Amino acid sequence: MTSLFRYFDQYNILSEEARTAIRAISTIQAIRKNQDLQPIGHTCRTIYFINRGLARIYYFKDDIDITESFAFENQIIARVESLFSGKPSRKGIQMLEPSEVVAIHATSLFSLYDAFPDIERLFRKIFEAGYVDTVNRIESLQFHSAEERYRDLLESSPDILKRVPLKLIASYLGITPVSLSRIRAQH
Amino acid sequence: MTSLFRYFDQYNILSEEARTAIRAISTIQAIRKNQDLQPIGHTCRTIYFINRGLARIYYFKDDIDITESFAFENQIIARVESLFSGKPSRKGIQMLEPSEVVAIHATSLFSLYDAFPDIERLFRKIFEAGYVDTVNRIESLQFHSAEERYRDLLESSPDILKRVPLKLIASYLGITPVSLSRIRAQH
DNA sequence: CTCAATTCTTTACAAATGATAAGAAATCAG
DNA sequence: CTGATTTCTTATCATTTGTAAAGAATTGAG
Repeated sequence: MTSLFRYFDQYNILSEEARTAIRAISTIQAIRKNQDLQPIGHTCRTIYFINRGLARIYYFKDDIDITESFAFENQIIARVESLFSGKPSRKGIQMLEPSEVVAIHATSLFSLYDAFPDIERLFRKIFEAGYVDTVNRIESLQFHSAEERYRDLLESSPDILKRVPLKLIASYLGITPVSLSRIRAQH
Repeated sequence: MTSLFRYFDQYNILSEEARTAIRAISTIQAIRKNQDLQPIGHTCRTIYFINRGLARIYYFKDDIDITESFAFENQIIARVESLFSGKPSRKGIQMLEPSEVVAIHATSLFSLYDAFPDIERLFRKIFEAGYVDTVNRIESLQFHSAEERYRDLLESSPDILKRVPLKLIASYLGITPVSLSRIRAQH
């Protein structure tokens, strides 16, 4: 879990006791390509850190598979709208490559907050950063053209084309695969 | 500041000392209709609670005024992407009605977090709830039709039509005023 | 490797949305 | 109240995006 704690250090450095407490509620899981890490319909009670591989959050709208977000190695992924509301999630998490993740049991994590204010602060800052990313994405979806959104995505994740099928990228951008093909075709 | 603390109680009940500390860094401001509470370009260092009135966060994209979000009485409003990143915001906050707000000085607030874990927890929960709303808005912008987004808005804010000009609602929905007129016209 | 399944592109057409302009309606300043 | 300004609607036309279908390219299972 070295890279997990290196990731944490960016936000808030934990005491050794706090690290031990987090280790005690975390497990390492290997997941095959295309396998669901979390199925649609369950309440989110796990926060994942991606050691190796690539995940997406997805859901269905009118029977069409829509990718809400991607997460790469050294990133956190969780279905926030379920985690913080306690409601079942209509979304699932699927791994797009053979992956290894650290699964942090969220209910246990939250109950560590009283004894370890440093842990509460750490996750506060992690989710504040996630909140900022999400607000910026709103701006992108609200008034940028599909082509702008595509170019912005390539800039922020240059290797995404090599790792993610275009049809998943299309729904992430809020357009159809055909529309994405058109955008790519016009040089 | 009664309604502010009633709002806080929904998330985390504060000790009297904590309340006093928050009162010490907060001021009540009256703002005229259409006046900017915060201009574009400044780094966000204030969190506002709306006692009375109505605000929007806005920015310009290609010289077009775009409303990112609205906030009504008994809600918090802040330019999160600046508040949590420390970067200047390209967005401003404008009041759409004669309003009264409680201005909480954010830098001072954050420095209360060490002495008052209850305050840190309170704002953690408030912003977690804001994060959830924002994630849900992504879903709406990503694959709901403009008409669906309009109907959803009317459902969640039934009085918005009486309080907000349609051109601001249009950009909030990610469409032009002409397009919104069309949607409204078709019954 | 080989064949089947999936993904991607292209084409043609339909639907939704944008841009522009003009007039109607509502709002605001004096 | 009155005239000027702003907002809203309507109409027309252009552009973008969606839908459906077909074929090419790629991927994957055996």
